[in-house]
Amino acid sequence: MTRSNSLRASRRKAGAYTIHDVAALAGVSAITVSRYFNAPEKVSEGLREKLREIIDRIGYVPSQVAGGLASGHGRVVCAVMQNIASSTFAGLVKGMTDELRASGLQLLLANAQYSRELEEQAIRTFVGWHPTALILTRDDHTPAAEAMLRGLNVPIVEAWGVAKGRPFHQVGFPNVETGGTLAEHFLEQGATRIQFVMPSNPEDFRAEQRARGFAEQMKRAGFTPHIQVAQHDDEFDAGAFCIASLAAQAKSARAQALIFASDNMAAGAILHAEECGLSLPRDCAIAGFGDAAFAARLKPALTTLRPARYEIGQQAARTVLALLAADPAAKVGMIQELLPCELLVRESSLVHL
Amino acid sequence: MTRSNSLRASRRKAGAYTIHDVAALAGVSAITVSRYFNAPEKVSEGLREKLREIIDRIGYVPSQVAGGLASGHGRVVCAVMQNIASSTFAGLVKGMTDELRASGLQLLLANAQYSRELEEQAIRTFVGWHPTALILTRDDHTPAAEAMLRGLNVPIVEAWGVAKGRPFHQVGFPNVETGGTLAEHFLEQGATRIQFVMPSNPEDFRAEQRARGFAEQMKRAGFTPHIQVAQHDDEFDAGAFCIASLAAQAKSARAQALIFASDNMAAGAILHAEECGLSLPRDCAIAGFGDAAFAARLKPALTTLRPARYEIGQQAARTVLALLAADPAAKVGMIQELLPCELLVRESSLVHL
DNA sequence: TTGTAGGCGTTATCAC
DNA sequence: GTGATAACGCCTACAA
Repeated sequence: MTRSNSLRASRRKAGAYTIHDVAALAGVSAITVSRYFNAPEKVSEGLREKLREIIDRIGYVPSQVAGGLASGHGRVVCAVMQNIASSTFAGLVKGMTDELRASGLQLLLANAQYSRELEEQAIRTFVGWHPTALILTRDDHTPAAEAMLRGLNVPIVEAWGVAKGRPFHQVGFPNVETGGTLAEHFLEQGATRIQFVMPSNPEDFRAEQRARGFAEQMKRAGFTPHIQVAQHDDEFDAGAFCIASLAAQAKSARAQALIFASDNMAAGAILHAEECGLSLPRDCAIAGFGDAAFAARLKPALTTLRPARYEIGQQAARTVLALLAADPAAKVGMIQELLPCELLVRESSLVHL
Repeated sequence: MTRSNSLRASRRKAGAYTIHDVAALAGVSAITVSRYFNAPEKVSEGLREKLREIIDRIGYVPSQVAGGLASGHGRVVCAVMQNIASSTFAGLVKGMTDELRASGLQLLLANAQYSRELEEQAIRTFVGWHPTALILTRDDHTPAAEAMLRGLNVPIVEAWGVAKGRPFHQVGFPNVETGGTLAEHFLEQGATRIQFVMPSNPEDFRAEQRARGFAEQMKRAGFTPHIQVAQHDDEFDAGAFCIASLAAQAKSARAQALIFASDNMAAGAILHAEECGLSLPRDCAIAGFGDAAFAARLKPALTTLRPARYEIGQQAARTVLALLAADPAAKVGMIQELLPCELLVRESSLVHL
């Protein structure tokens, strides 16, 4: 593409002021303008005033790119989400941005759609941005990703799930165990035929982890875990179909409790139960995951687990800030912040034997 | 290494390889390595192989920061959201990231929480990143922000709402009008006592815009618009309270239709109606906004408007890419892409006079 | 408090 | 096809 026919063409972007323009207008050197932004107290009162006026007038904004290159440390925190469109990650992102706002750090986001390979790709891209810190949302990276991460000399925080023995800081809760929590909740009530319902879309590895936790707990209690995979892509449909199948079974064969991998599926079941001639929780106890906004309002109100989404995002950002502020000499070990994933017991999970 | 001839400590970040390291290992000059990444066809086959091996081995990743500075064009698209935690913006973000992924552009996100001032601040920060393009999600910026935008010589797209006479490209739908659409839907059915219910939190200016559209339509039809502001911060509670108040009124005084500013509020009303002794839509017709996942599953199923969230994000990104690819000489006018905000008529809005 | 020199890692330009 | 050189806009180190 024919770009420039100018002879001594400057590579400068047209129209963008630089620190030198400001300096020239103020009759000072560039470094003074730099100080005005980075260490105002080192600039005399009068000059500060003058610079402020000029900067406001021409609308100069310092280049983060040049600054980052020169100083060797950018002002970006990079975060890889697994599914940006879900409320889970929305909560995380909000927690992070809220916490980072005051620090002047920018959040650079990528979406990995629960794929390890996409995550690796995102990490690779991020490395090129010289991130100030990295926030990830899984703990099982590809070997290549893990290698890049070890090579990076910046704070790395894994947010959401926590697991033992990881070489990075972590903020969240033990995701696998939450599956056991729900199993336990029903076992305590004397239920024995308990079923875990997975979404048809196998991409969400977190649901699988919970299913694993469920299975372990069931085995520990001496029962065979029954895990079912939904037939419908739409989560509400999946739940509705599930409860309809249950209604079609002989009462003695029915599951006494259904643990859905998400509140959406559970809601599908609850909202459809009446049409199937079922009364919940009498005919079947129900639990979900995620504490969706509607969970408490369903009839019956849905028992579910509430992961501290926003708080995890916030704490991940705080951990990053703390690590950045910390004396690099003071080698801290790996931080592991546990945030609650609370079991909210509501009407839907009352077992009727 | 050629660079250590300086007496001073290198400002280089420890451990990070540079293009020169790769070049030295391969016995070529830095520019060749640069070409390997940016124009591989200009590098001989053998060299390419050799470079690939070295790069893989040491895990070199080019610095986006340095590259952006040198080339004058970064690889970031900056987007300012109004409420990252809402499904609306989650959909937008997903649409944008999906569309941008292949292009090698990174999405830099900020959250303005429906505040003009925070938006201005975000734009100011973004300007420092030399964005390749900017995506905004409102069309009423502060004067300072507007000035910065005009000064920026990059594609700017306003996504979500569209309005006439704006100096930027737009993708979305006329938000104000959607309020009228719902009014019309009820007026057509012969309802006259129609009420619009706003959330208690006044930060969402979009709800206000829809309320305005509602009011205009009502006046046009010769009726006094009745707009009510919810008393509860929680949207479900607000809706529930609303329907309870309605139940307490004499039948002749009751609104015949309630237009809630969000599906959450509408759901609160629907889920609570039975407890109030009401049967919907017989006792009151209901409509919401947003087409939440649960909307179609409520009993009665909720009539609502479905903004094309994902598609708007996607189209905003596509518009950006198209503008970037376009010959800058070919001065295109302002693009305005209209995407549907469809009225989904379901059971809840059947008016019983 | 202010200024000078040089470098951060890459790419544009032009030469070979 | 490959290389030398000089930017890009700012900041660190050191000097005055």
